[in-house]
Amino acid sequence: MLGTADTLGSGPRRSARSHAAILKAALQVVDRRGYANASIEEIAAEAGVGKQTIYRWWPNKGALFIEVYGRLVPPDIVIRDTGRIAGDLDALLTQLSRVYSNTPAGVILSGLIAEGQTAGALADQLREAYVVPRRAIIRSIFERAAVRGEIDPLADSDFASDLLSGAVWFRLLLGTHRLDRKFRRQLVEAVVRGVAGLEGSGSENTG
Amino acid sequence: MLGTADTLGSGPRRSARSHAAILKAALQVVDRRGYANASIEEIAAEAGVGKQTIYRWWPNKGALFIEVYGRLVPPDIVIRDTGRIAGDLDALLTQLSRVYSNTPAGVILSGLIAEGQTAGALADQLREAYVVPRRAIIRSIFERAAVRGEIDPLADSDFASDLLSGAVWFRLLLGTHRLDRKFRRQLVEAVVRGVAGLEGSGSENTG
Amino acid sequence: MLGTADTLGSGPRRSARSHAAILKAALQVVDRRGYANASIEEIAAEAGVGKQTIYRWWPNKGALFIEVYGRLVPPDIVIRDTGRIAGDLDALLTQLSRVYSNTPAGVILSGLIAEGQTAGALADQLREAYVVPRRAIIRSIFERAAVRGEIDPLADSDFASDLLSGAVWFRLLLGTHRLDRKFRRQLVEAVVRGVAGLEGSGSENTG
Amino acid sequence: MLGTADTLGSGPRRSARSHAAILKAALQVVDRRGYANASIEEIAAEAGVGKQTIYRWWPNKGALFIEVYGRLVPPDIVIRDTGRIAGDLDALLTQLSRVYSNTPAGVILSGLIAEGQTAGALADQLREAYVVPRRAIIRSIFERAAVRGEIDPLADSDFASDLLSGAVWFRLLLGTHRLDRKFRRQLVEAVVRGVAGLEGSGSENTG
DNA sequence: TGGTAATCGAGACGGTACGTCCCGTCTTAAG
DNA sequence: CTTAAGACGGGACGTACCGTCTCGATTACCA
Repeated sequence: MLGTADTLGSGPRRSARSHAAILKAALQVVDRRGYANASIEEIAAEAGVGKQTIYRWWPNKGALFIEVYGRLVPPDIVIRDTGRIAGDLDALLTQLSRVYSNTPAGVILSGLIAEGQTAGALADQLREAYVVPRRAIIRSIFERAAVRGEIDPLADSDFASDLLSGAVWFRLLLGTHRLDRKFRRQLVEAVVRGVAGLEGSGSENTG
Repeated sequence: MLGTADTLGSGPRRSARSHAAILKAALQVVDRRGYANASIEEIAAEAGVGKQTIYRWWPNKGALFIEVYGRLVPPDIVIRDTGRIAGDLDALLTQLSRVYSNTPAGVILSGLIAEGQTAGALADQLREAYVVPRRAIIRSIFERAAVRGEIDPLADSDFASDLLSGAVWFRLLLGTHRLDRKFRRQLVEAVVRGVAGLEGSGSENTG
Repeated sequence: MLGTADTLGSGPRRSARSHAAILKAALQVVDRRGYANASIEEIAAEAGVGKQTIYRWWPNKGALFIEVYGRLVPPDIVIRDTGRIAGDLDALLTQLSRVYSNTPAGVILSGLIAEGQTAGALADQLREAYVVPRRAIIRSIFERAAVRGEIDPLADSDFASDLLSGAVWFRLLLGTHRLDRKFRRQLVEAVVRGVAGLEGSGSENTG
Repeated sequence: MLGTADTLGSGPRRSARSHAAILKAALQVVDRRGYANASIEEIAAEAGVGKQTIYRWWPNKGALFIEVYGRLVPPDIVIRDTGRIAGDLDALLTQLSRVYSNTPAGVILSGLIAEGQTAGALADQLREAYVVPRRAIIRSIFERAAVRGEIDPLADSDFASDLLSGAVWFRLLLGTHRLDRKFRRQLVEAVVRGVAGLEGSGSENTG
């Protein structure tokens, strides 16, 4: 994986200082200029680093921002067990809202997706970095609910995950940049009733 | 609106030949290179047109591609009345699938969204060109269903529209570039049960 | 020839202002940094011009400096007739001394020669720009002297020219950067006696 | 002098293997790429040596190539006594021709001269390495001829040396890369008659 | 005979410049 | 007044080398 320290050879090793400075600078620049206008040149200057040091470790802008994105939205967030599927999903949405409202994660993600339409390799990395972990989280929420007997154990959690992710994107990238309480309630209900098959919405517990 | 024939003044008027050639060239170039790498320079050359002729009629790349997108996904598609909400939605999804599979509409849309994150004006035009007409279509489908007594007349069709749009994007931009029968059935059911409040899925009629 | 205005086509013409500014800047930069360290980047900046504008009109640094050199050492200097071959040659040397002492002509020429060792095309241009006109000047001096009956009409003026040029270079590039009176007298005598075949040196008239 | 074995310290001494490999690689690279494009990076790689090992022993490219040049054109060539000044000079020219035709000595020398125009220290080293020994050779030839009574003992051998060197350069760097028999005869005659003051040329013995 | 200190290969580092692409503006001559 | 053509000042690209630096391994003197 890119961004990991290498261990072999006798020469000098990767500079941790530079690595960190580049990630930080990338974040600042994308926040200031947007994804398409975030130039490697400016990131390097802001990090106090030669351009080559960026190109040495990341093949292109997309790869760099995949790593930046992964630091903003860590793929291993664990959602605490609220005892109800609706509560768990709402907790996830709240957490996502925090990240997307306070960081350029949305700007980065949409830039990566756009770039991924043409660059096939990037699209794969993106799926690995975004879709897979998100689906894993939803799967574990669904499994807890199934064990509890709250929902049908055969409910398609992957579809639920994509439905959730898509709706959140749509909201963040094209509409208001907030996931407010009403939206969260509607979305949780749509998933719970529309995918998990539950009849009562359970949204009274939410928020 | 941009892209419409003008009428006043002395001297020659806007060249319809050039206008058409530019839109066609833009489509070819974005298909060949992707959104970010589609340059005005190449579009002009491909259209056999001076660069200035493009800049005269569209303020920037985004505005040009808003128009291109509008030709690919006309905002006024009317969905025939199948007599069931599930059938209407499925018909819409089928139609969308056709467009996104056979044209660079998805490439353009994702590029526009990414650009819109930073360029506020573009985001507004994009909402106008994409969100508003899509919601109108779904609203009319929901209204027909309410008149029929099939669903609750108070169901939030705008939310349903965004849920649908988001799920379709997610599928097209990050996953398989096909909206297959299973996906369509799941999505229609999620909307019908999760938003419109219907109990029986109605998916037996679908596809 | 490079550096000459073109005449065909309907578009914009070469900017005379930029052309002049580039030549002037090139001269200043080569004077400040030497030939090898004179970068196109700095010349462009100093001229207030885009780099592309330089690359559009000259294929490389060598071609640019061939033109710069040609302006410093115009190939068509005419030496006034002093009535004696020794006087004519001395006048030429005096004139060369002035140019090489007051301008970076020597710096440029040595840079061009070094570059020409590898770039064959440049070597050809260099010969055309330097050797040919110099030989023409010496030939006319020799012809005047032969008409006068001062020297053998069969004397090899081309060899004389190369002998002169070589000696001047050697002096300017490796030794003192002055062509002093003694040197001029020695060199004129060497040419007059050693190539033109004259016995009396005639150097009494010189200086 | 640089490039000479060192003597003090406790650790390992300069690696003779590396030293030789660097000089050999420098020669190959300058032959392949020319002086300006001969990079320390490529020389190090070709020699199988770390860049630092080059920078440890030579302060810059010029210093390295001064040494390379000195190996190609050893400053202590002794010209056998042919019994005639013309013969001695012709023998020297023949020897020079061999070196400059079969090695990149000319490429290196012109590169060094160009670089020396700006780098003062290099110019001094260059004079030491090139002008001084060449003048010494010519001086000894002139002295033999004076002892023999062939020429005026007051003839300026340094000027003769520079005249010769300059003419040879001119021929090698700007013209044909050969010093042919006719050229050698003309040059020897110019020196013998034009500087040494001899009347009969003596060129019948030459070649 | 085991420290110890300079050398070696390798190559990462902060930089400068390269030559190219494209931006959005401007200029020209033709219609 | 529009058009095709394309030059212009400018910004960024991704690459090549610069000269310095750090790393672990090797070597050869000196205690």
